[in-house]
Amino acid sequence: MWPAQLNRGSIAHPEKMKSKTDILVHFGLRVRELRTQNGMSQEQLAFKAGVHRTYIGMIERAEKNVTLISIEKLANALGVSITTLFE
Amino acid sequence: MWPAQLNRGSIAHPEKMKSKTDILVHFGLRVRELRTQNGMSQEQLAFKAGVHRTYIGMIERAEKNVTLISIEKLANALGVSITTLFE
DNA sequence: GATTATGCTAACTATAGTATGTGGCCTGCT
DNA sequence: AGCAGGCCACATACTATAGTTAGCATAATC
Repeated sequence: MWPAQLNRGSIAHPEKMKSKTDILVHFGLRVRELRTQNGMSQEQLAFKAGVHRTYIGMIERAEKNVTLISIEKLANALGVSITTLFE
Repeated sequence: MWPAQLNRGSIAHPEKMKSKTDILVHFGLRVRELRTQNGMSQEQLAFKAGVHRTYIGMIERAEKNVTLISIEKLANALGVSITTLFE
Protein backbone atom coordinates (compact mmCIF):
# COMPACT_ATOMS: atom_id res chain seq x y z
CA MET A 1 0.00 0.00 0.00
CA TRP A 2 1.99 2.86 -1.31
CA PRO A 3 1.39 6.59 -1.24
CA ALA A 4 0.72 6.59 -4.97
CA GLN A 5 -2.25 4.38 -4.19
CA LEU A 6 -3.52 6.62 -1.40
CA ASN A 7 -5.02 10.06 -1.42
CA ARG A 8 -2.47 12.78 -1.47
CA GLY A 9 -1.84 14.48 1.85
CA SER A 10 -3.44 11.65 3.78
CA ILE A 11 -1.19 12.42 6.73
CA ALA A 12 -1.80 15.88 8.11
CA HIS A 13 0.99 17.47 10.11
CA PRO A 14 1.08 21.02 11.43
CA GLU A 15 3.90 22.93 9.80
CA LYS A 16 5.57 23.55 13.13
CA MET A 17 6.03 19.79 13.64
CA LYS A 18 8.74 17.80 11.88
CA SER A 19 6.97 16.31 8.86
CA LYS A 20 7.14 12.56 8.27
CA THR A 21 6.54 12.27 4.58
CA ASP A 22 4.39 9.35 3.43
CA ILE A 23 6.95 7.97 1.05
CA LEU A 24 9.66 7.95 3.69
CA VAL A 25 7.39 6.27 6.23
CA HIS A 26 6.37 3.54 3.81
CA PHE A 27 9.87 3.03 2.56
CA GLY A 28 11.15 2.72 6.10
CA LEU A 29 8.49 0.19 7.01
CA ARG A 30 9.27 -1.82 3.87
CA VAL A 31 12.96 -1.89 4.66
CA ARG A 32 12.20 -3.04 8.19
CA GLU A 33 9.80 -5.68 6.93
CA LEU A 34 12.30 -7.17 4.50
CA ARG A 35 15.16 -6.88 6.97
CA THR A 36 13.34 -8.76 9.71
CA GLN A 37 12.07 -11.31 7.17
CA ASN A 38 15.74 -11.92 6.34
CA GLY A 39 16.50 -12.26 10.07
CA MET A 40 18.98 -9.39 10.01
CA SER A 41 19.65 -6.78 12.66
CA GLN A 42 19.97 -3.14 11.68
CA GLU A 43 23.71 -3.43 12.17
CA GLN A 44 23.99 -6.49 9.94
CA LEU A 45 22.00 -4.80 7.21
CA ALA A 46 24.06 -1.64 7.57
CA PHE A 47 27.28 -3.61 7.21
CA LYS A 48 25.97 -5.54 4.23
CA ALA A 49 24.64 -2.43 2.51
CA GLY A 50 27.75 -0.43 3.23
CA VAL A 51 26.05 2.34 5.16
CA HIS A 52 26.43 3.55 8.70
CA ARG A 53 24.78 1.44 11.39
CA THR A 54 22.76 4.32 12.84
CA TYR A 55 21.49 5.25 9.39
CA ILE A 56 19.34 2.12 9.05
CA GLY A 57 17.37 3.11 12.14
CA MET A 58 16.93 6.61 10.81
CA ILE A 59 15.67 5.24 7.49
CA GLU A 60 13.24 2.86 9.18
CA ARG A 61 11.94 5.69 11.37
CA ALA A 62 11.53 7.87 8.25
CA GLU A 63 14.00 10.38 9.62
CA LYS A 64 16.05 10.68 6.43
CA ASN A 65 15.28 11.31 2.78
CA VAL A 66 17.41 8.50 1.41
CA THR A 67 19.22 8.85 -1.93
CA LEU A 68 18.98 6.60 -4.97
CA ILE A 69 22.44 5.12 -4.50
CA SER A 70 21.58 4.20 -0.92
CA ILE A 71 18.24 2.76 -2.07
CA GLU A 72 20.13 0.51 -4.45
CA LYS A 73 22.59 -0.53 -1.75
CA LEU A 74 19.70 -1.47 0.53
CA ALA A 75 17.90 -3.39 -2.21
CA ASN A 76 21.06 -5.36 -2.98
CA ALA A 77 21.74 -6.07 0.69
CA LEU A 78 18.15 -7.26 1.12
CA GLY A 79 18.45 -9.42 -1.99
CA VAL A 80 15.61 -7.75 -3.88
CA SER A 81 15.23 -5.45 -6.87
CA ILE A 82 14.41 -1.81 -6.37
CA THR A 83 10.90 -2.38 -7.70
CA THR A 84 10.38 -5.11 -5.10
CA LEU A 85 11.49 -2.64 -2.47
CA PHE A 86 8.60 -0.39 -3.51
CA GLU A 87 5.94 -3.02 -3.87
CA MET B 1 17.51 -3.04 -18.47
CA TRP B 2 18.48 -2.18 -14.98
CA PRO B 3 21.77 -2.47 -13.10
CA ALA B 4 20.32 -5.23 -10.96
CA GLN B 5 19.97 -7.18 -14.17
CA LEU B 6 23.50 -6.49 -15.31
CA ASN B 7 26.85 -7.58 -14.01
CA ARG B 8 28.11 -5.42 -11.24
CA GLY B 9 30.76 -2.97 -12.23
CA SER B 10 29.88 -3.18 -15.88
CA ILE B 11 30.98 0.40 -16.37
CA ALA B 12 34.64 0.89 -15.63
CA HIS B 13 35.79 4.38 -14.75
CA PRO B 14 39.26 5.41 -13.65
CA GLU B 15 39.13 6.76 -10.11
CA LYS B 16 40.50 10.10 -11.26
CA MET B 17 37.41 10.60 -13.46
CA LYS B 18 34.07 11.60 -12.03
CA SER B 19 32.15 8.36 -11.59
CA LYS B 20 28.77 7.97 -13.28
CA THR B 21 27.10 5.30 -11.24
CA ASP B 22 25.00 2.80 -13.17
CA ILE B 23 21.85 3.42 -11.25
CA LEU B 24 22.04 7.17 -11.76
CA VAL B 25 22.69 6.76 -15.48
CA HIS B 26 19.77 4.41 -15.94
CA PHE B 27 17.45 6.47 -13.81
CA GLY B 28 18.35 9.59 -15.76
CA LEU B 29 17.74 7.87 -19.08
CA ARG B 30 14.40 6.56 -17.83
CA VAL B 31 13.30 9.99 -16.69
CA ARG B 32 14.28 11.46 -20.08
CA GLU B 33 12.49 8.63 -21.89
CA LEU B 34 9.22 9.13 -20.01
CA ARG B 35 9.52 12.93 -20.17
CA THR B 36 9.91 12.97 -23.95
CA GLN B 37 7.18 10.33 -24.34
CA ASN B 38 4.92 12.75 -22.48
CA GLY B 39 6.04 15.53 -24.82
CA MET B 40 7.38 17.66 -21.97
CA SER B 41 10.41 19.90 -21.90
CA GLN B 42 12.78 19.75 -18.94
CA GLU B 43 11.35 23.05 -17.78
CA GLN B 44 7.76 21.78 -17.92
CA LEU B 45 8.68 18.63 -15.99
CA ALA B 46 10.61 20.67 -13.45
CA PHE B 47 7.64 22.94 -12.89
CA LYS B 48 5.25 20.02 -12.60
CA ALA B 49 7.50 18.11 -10.24
CA GLY B 50 8.28 21.14 -8.14
CA VAL B 51 12.04 21.07 -8.64
CA HIS B 52 14.43 23.47 -10.29
CA ARG B 53 14.66 23.31 -14.07
CA THR B 54 18.44 22.90 -14.12
CA TYR B 55 18.09 19.96 -11.74
CA ILE B 56 16.14 17.92 -14.31
CA GLY B 57 19.07 18.22 -16.70
CA MET B 58 21.49 17.17 -13.97
CA ILE B 59 19.32 14.15 -13.14
CA GLU B 60 19.06 13.11 -16.78
CA ARG B 61 22.83 13.46 -17.17
CA ALA B 62 23.34 11.37 -13.99
CA GLU B 63 25.07 14.25 -12.28
CA LYS B 64 23.10 14.06 -9.03
CA ASN B 65 22.20 11.30 -6.61
CA VAL B 66 18.50 12.08 -6.36
CA THR B 67 16.58 11.58 -3.11
CA LEU B 68 13.46 9.50 -2.54
CA ILE B 69 11.19 12.51 -2.14
CA SER B 70 12.41 13.90 -5.45
CA ILE B 71 11.99 10.48 -7.07
CA GLU B 72 8.38 10.48 -5.96
CA LYS B 73 7.87 14.02 -7.24
CA LEU B 74 9.24 13.00 -10.63
CA ALA B 75 7.13 9.85 -10.78
CA ASN B 76 3.99 11.84 -9.98
CA ALA B 77 4.83 14.53 -12.52
CA LEU B 78 5.41 11.85 -15.15
CA GLY B 79 2.15 10.16 -14.22
CA VAL B 80 3.70 6.83 -13.30
CA SER B 81 4.33 4.84 -10.12
CA ILE B 82 7.81 4.62 -8.65
CA THR B 83 8.05 0.98 -9.70
CA THR B 84 7.24 1.98 -13.29
CA LEU B 85 10.02 4.54 -13.07
CA PHE B 86 12.43 1.69 -12.36
CA GLU B 87 11.16 -0.79 -14.91
C1' DG C 1 17.97 37.67 -37.04
C1' DA C 2 14.48 35.50 -33.18
C1' DT C 3 12.77 31.79 -30.32
C1' DT C 4 12.94 27.59 -27.76
C1' DA C 5 15.34 24.25 -25.19
C1' DT C 6 19.20 22.67 -22.91
C1' DG C 7 23.93 22.83 -20.95
C1' DC C 8 27.18 24.95 -18.00
C1' DT C 9 29.41 27.70 -14.17
C1' DA C 10 29.73 29.39 -9.64
C1' DA C 11 27.95 29.95 -5.26
C1' DC C 12 24.67 29.17 -1.82
C1' DT C 13 21.55 26.74 1.95
C1' DA C 14 19.75 22.65 3.83
C1' DT C 15 20.45 18.07 4.73
C1' DA C 16 22.15 13.25 3.61
C1' DG C 17 25.17 10.20 5.55
C1' DT C 18 28.94 9.42 8.88
C1' DA C 19 30.95 8.90 13.44
C1' DT C 20 31.14 8.42 18.45
C1' DG C 21 29.14 7.57 22.60
C1' DT C 22 25.38 6.78 26.06
C1' DG C 23 21.30 4.77 27.85
C1' DG C 24 17.36 1.64 27.92
C1' DC C 25 15.15 -2.76 27.18
C1' DC C 26 15.05 -7.73 26.67
C1' DT C 27 16.79 -12.37 27.17
C1' DG C 28 19.39 -15.92 29.15
C1' DC C 29 22.61 -17.54 32.43
C1' DT C 30 24.67 -18.07 37.09
C1' DA D 1 19.53 -10.89 42.81
C1' DG D 2 23.50 -9.62 39.29
C1' DC D 3 25.75 -9.88 34.85
C1' DA D 4 26.58 -10.18 29.82
C1' DG D 5 25.21 -9.83 25.25
C1' DG D 6 22.24 -8.28 21.67
C1' DC D 7 19.56 -4.72 19.84
C1' DC D 8 17.94 -0.24 19.18
C1' DA D 9 17.02 4.84 20.01
C1' DC D 10 18.99 9.00 20.78
C1' DA D 11 22.28 13.03 21.16
C1' DT D 12 25.96 15.56 19.33
C1' DA D 13 28.91 16.99 15.76
C1' DC D 14 31.02 16.52 11.44
C1' DT D 15 31.87 16.20 6.08
C1' DA D 16 29.97 15.76 1.59
C1' DT D 17 26.48 16.82 -1.38
C1' DA D 18 21.42 17.47 -2.81
C1' DG D 19 18.86 20.96 -4.62
C1' DT D 20 18.48 25.93 -5.63
C1' DT D 21 19.68 30.28 -7.88
C1' DA D 22 21.32 33.50 -11.38
C1' DG D 23 23.38 34.25 -15.46
C1' DC D 24 25.58 33.11 -19.65
C1' DA D 25 26.62 29.80 -23.54
C1' DT D 26 25.31 26.53 -26.94
C1' DA D 27 22.35 24.14 -30.18
C1' DA D 28 18.44 23.61 -33.10
C1' DT D 29 14.70 25.47 -35.71
C1' DC D 30 12.18 28.92 -38.28
